[in-house]
Amino acid sequence: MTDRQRALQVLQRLNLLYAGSPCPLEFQTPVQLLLAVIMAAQCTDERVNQVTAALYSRYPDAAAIAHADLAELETILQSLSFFRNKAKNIQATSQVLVEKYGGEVPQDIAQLVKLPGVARKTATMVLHFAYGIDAGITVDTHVKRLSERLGFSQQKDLDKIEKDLIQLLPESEWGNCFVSLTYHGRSVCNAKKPACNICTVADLCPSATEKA
DNA sequence: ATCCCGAGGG
DNA sequence: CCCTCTGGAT
Repeated sequence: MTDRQRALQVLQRLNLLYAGSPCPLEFQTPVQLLLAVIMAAQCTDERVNQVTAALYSRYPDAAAIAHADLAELETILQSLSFFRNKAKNIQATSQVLVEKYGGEVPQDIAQLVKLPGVARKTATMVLHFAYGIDAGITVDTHVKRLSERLGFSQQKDLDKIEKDLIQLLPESEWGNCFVSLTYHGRSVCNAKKPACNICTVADLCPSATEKA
């Protein structure tokens, strides 16, 4: 079996397992999702959900956050990593949404990545979970870890990993790759103690410690 | 390459 | 104590 065939089989199994899974970040509107993803950098989704519950009950939309007191936003975000950056970014992004997009989230990745605190990972997630738009591969912490373990890429640099994945997989699987690897990374293939004994692709994984 | 920067787990 | 958590901007 070639590397390409093995990678495709891994993706097919994971897609079956994770297709249609809901977004782990809680939100009511695309604006709420966008701001939640900004806040999710280097931070667990459970923690973000705790903060957004308080934040959105007080400031439900872009206009409210745009006009909020920054020090108060910092207090609400205090339990998040990089909370000062994130408070500044969700307010600055909210202001742009109000001024340029009528308080809504644009459905275009080129527009999204211009927003403060938003780059490709955030934009890809928002397009997928808010609008059902496939925005292709982005290498986040989960995609990086699983790509190495699964033998998809030996590179360290995120852009090089992405190039390897693009080479390895057909374009039709790029978006699925991002979603499936992140879900599998969260639920089974953890950083510290990967649950290889219950992993559906253990027999295809060169790093598996136990065969299923 | 470095900074931001808190909480939970091992 | 060290590592990890769906990064982004300088």
